[in-house]
Amino acid sequence: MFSQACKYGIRATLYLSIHTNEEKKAGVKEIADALSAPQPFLAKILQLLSKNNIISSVKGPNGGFYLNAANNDLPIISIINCIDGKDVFNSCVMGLAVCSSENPCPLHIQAFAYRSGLLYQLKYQSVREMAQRVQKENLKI
Amino acid sequence: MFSQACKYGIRATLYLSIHTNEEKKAGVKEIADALSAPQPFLAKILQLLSKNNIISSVKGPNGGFYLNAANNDLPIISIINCIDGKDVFNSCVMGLAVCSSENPCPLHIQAFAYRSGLLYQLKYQSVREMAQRVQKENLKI
DNA sequence: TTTTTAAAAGACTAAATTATCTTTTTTAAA
DNA sequence: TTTAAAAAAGATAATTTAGTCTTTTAAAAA
Repeated sequence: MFSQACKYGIRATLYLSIHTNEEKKAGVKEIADALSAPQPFLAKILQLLSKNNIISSVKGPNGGFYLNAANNDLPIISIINCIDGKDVFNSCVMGLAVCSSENPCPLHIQAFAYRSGLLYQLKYQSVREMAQRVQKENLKI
Repeated sequence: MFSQACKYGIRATLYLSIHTNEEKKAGVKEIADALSAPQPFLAKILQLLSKNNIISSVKGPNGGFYLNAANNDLPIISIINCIDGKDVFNSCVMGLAVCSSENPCPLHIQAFAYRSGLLYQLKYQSVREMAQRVQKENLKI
């Protein structure tokens, strides 16, 4: 469903929400180690997220990546939109060019239910909220 | 979610269920044209399905691909298992190596709930049943 | 001001997926 | 028995995704 880059992107953003703020930043190495992700690949992803203001960064000594309040307020879906684009939740599971409620593929209704449930979580849950849930419920990222 | 190969595989199998039987077979070209799929790529996929007894085929003049009764009775999921493997519905949406009810990722519950709805359709609906639904409800494949 | 640190940017490589092309085998019809 | 039709098999090519490496830029500390 999500690309590898997108998965790393979501996990890295949650990591930043939990472990950083304007005063305390994290470098690529720290994040890559924490997520068991390839460091240079993760760097690319973080740069993309930073360029699109999903996460924040500063260069130089004591620099690194972090989330500010605005970043923390963004819905999780914004990470996905940034990395995988907006079609992830719209494209037909069976690969039909046209597939809608009016012209459904044989799996349309079920797939739609599955995806809209997940989409709801991603649209209406902020990075901060999910990060808090991770801490409170001791979830893995 | 599914690979391109898998999508073509499902659609081709439904096409065969609707248009063929032991007496009336379809060649790759006919199927590829009907699905707007690349012919040589589709041929590969059909060969794989045939080798795994998901669909049937005969060589030579008047040969082609078709579904017999046993093929028609298989659940849709068998096509997916054959082409994409069994992990499609088990792997973590966030890419975690370990992700289960005991050790869930932040999206586990939602992903699990909605995936199992889709999985149910694929496990307990035979090729024949889905093909009949396609015809009755005038669905596109 | 110089040095060091860390992200940004860009070029490059590897692997997987998608797709194509060519040859071989099977089978039925001529 | 030969020919033709069609799948099977195998090699090759293109594209996308994943991942790496090198150089540049920015910023803080020495």
